[in-house]
Amino acid sequence: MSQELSLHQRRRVPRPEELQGIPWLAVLQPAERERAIKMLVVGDAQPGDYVCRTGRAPTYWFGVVEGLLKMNTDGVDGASMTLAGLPPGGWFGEGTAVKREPYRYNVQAIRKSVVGGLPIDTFHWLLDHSIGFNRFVMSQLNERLGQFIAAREIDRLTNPDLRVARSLAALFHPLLYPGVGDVLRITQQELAYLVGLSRQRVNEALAVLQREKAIVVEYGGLRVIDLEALRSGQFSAPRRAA
DNA sequence: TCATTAAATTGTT
DNA sequence: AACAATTTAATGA
Repeated sequence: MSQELSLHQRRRVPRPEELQGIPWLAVLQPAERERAIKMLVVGDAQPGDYVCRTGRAPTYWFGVVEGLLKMNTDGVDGASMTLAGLPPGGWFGEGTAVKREPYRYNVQAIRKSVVGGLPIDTFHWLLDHSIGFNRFVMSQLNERLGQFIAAREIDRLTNPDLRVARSLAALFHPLLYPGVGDVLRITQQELAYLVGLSRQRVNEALAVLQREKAIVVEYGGLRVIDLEALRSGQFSAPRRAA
C-alpha cells in the first residue's frame, strides 16, 4: 500500500551498523560527526512508501541506508517517469535542502528499506561549519549531474542489452552509491521497471551480460565482475568464433 | 535446529 | 501473459 513514510513518527535511533553505511559521516571532524549523529534519524520504509513527495517542504536530507528507492516525477497528465534508482549509500535532496524549496520529485521505496534523514537545519549547520561536508555535497551534485546526462543517453539507446548494462553501471556508481559494493540486491522485475523494459527482456539481457563475464546473476540480485565492461558495452560487439 | 509450507523470484514459452 | 522450477522466508514442533 502506498503509505506516507513519516520520519517524524516512525523514526528511530540509527543502529551502529547503520551508521557505518552513511558515507559522509566519515568526512566529518569528530565534533561535527557527534552533532550530526545526534540529529540523525532512520525510518523503515515498506514497499510503496513515499519518502518525499513533489511539492512538500523539505524537512530532511535523505539517504538510503538499506534497500532500494526510486526517484520519479509526477506528470500533470498522470504519467510518471522514473528518473533514477537509489541504492544504498545514495543521499539525495541536497538541491531542495540548500534552497529550502519544495521537493521536485517523489521518492518511493521499491522494496523494504531503511531510510536515513538529517534534519535540514543540521544540514545547513554542516554546510556552514564543515569543509569535508561541503566537498561531499559538491561531489554529490556533480556526480548526479553526470548521471542524469548519462540517463538521457541511455534513453536513446535502442539495444536493450546496452540499456540494461548502462543502467546497471549507473546503479553501481562507486561515488554516488558507495554502499552498493559488488552485489546489488534488485529483482529483475524491479530492474525492468527502472530501465523501462519487460522483465523477460531484462532477463535475457542479464543472461547476455553474464555470458560475457560482466556480471553474475544471483537470486534476488546480481554481482558485478567487470564494471568497465558494463559502461563501455564491449559485450555487444559481434561474438568471436569459439 | 530441522522439517514443512508459503511466498517470492527466476527461467521459459 | 502464463506457467513451472527454484530459492528464500516463515512457521511451528
